[in-house]
Amino acid sequence: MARGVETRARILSVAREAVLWKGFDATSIDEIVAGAELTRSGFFYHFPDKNALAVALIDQHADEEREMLDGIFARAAELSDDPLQRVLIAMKLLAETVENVERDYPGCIVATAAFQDRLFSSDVREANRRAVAAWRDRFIAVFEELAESYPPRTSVEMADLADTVNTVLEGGIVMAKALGERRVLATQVLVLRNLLRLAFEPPRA
Amino acid sequence: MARGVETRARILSVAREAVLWKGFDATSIDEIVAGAELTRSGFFYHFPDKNALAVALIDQHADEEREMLDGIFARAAELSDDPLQRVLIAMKLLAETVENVERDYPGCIVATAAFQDRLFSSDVREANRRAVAAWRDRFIAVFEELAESYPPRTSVEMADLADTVNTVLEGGIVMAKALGERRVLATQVLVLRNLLRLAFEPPRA
DNA sequence: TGTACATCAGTGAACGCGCGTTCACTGATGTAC
DNA sequence: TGTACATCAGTGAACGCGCGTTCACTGATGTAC
Repeated sequence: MARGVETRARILSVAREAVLWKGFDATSIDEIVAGAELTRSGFFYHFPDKNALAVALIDQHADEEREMLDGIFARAAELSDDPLQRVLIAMKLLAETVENVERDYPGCIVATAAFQDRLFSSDVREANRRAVAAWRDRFIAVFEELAESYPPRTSVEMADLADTVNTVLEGGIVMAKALGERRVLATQVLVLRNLLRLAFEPPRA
Repeated sequence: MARGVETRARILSVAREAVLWKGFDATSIDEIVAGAELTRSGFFYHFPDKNALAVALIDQHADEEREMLDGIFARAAELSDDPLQRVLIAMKLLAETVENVERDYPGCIVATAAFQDRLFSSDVREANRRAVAAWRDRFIAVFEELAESYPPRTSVEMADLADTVNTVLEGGIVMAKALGERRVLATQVLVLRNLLRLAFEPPRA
């Protein structure tokens, strides 16, 4: 295990916290290195420039989200065999997760990056695109499996519905920030859950 | 009519364009005044500081959106007497509007501001909150009226559903930016339209 | 109608600060023989 | 096992640039008498 690994992790951790609160631009290398207890030039030993930090943050964020979803879907599979119930349980768990994690996650790294698009190198934009596309693919698989046993009650592409999950999450973060009401994010996930139920649940015969 | 009014409008117009593309931080006063053809100090004659520009941009944006919604709802009322049809027509018009306007509106001023929250004065945050709250109130009225004749088929607060409209718009902008696929925004508005139909349309008897 | 003054709508130069980045250097750790 | 060298993981000082903001000034327009 290389010696610098722990330092690099400390830099990423401090940087993420700051970026989520203030945005990438407004987070200076000075304050990152102050928090991580090293010098400016120590930072540049680990990252060639500030763009490389952005790419690392986005990749790390994507990994963590993937693990979070793994956990949620695994738990949902434990709790029910029915595809619709699994999705509904997963959405409920997702709402609880964003509610709890929100204190540490005041904004999504991906969204933050999206709004400073023009400033970033194509590396950063590509990392961001990959992170969102991974979510999309994940939920496409889930909804397509669901649609096999529960044909949707409205004409909608599963790919678009997959994007809706991400849209509500990102939009929910924006709304929560703009309104200064933290609970909006979890509430919106639950609204989406209700709407998804309507979209797949067969009519009571 | 005061002489400086036209200059101020020019500043706002140039600033908006730049802020939507690059974010508020990354838009310098230098480039604004270059585009608006005056000097830096000319800018400070019209705005006491950069925060005041943000407030003006948000307020102007909110006014324009209000007018856009006025137009959409007026047109929907012309086209149908039925409350549900009106909402569905309005959502379709909204999707068309964001699709057409997107070339000039690469991002929402409100969302952009939300992600740089910590940098702004409380004036800016308050302007942002007001703009979002105005949308919420607007759609609460629409959905409550709708619910009177079409009781919702799932338990959901009309206030939360009103937020969902805004959530999908803001989230759709984030997604469109992150994926680099412009059409995502309009598509998501149409997905929401389909889900709203399911939420209010009575079952075919 | 002409003159004196006030306000409007700016100009141009300067300031200081913070930022990302570079560069020469260094002590600690690992590796070869 | 000891020594020579290489690499790792940084340090500390400096640089230059761009940014928001200020300030003394100015010509054009409007107003009072």
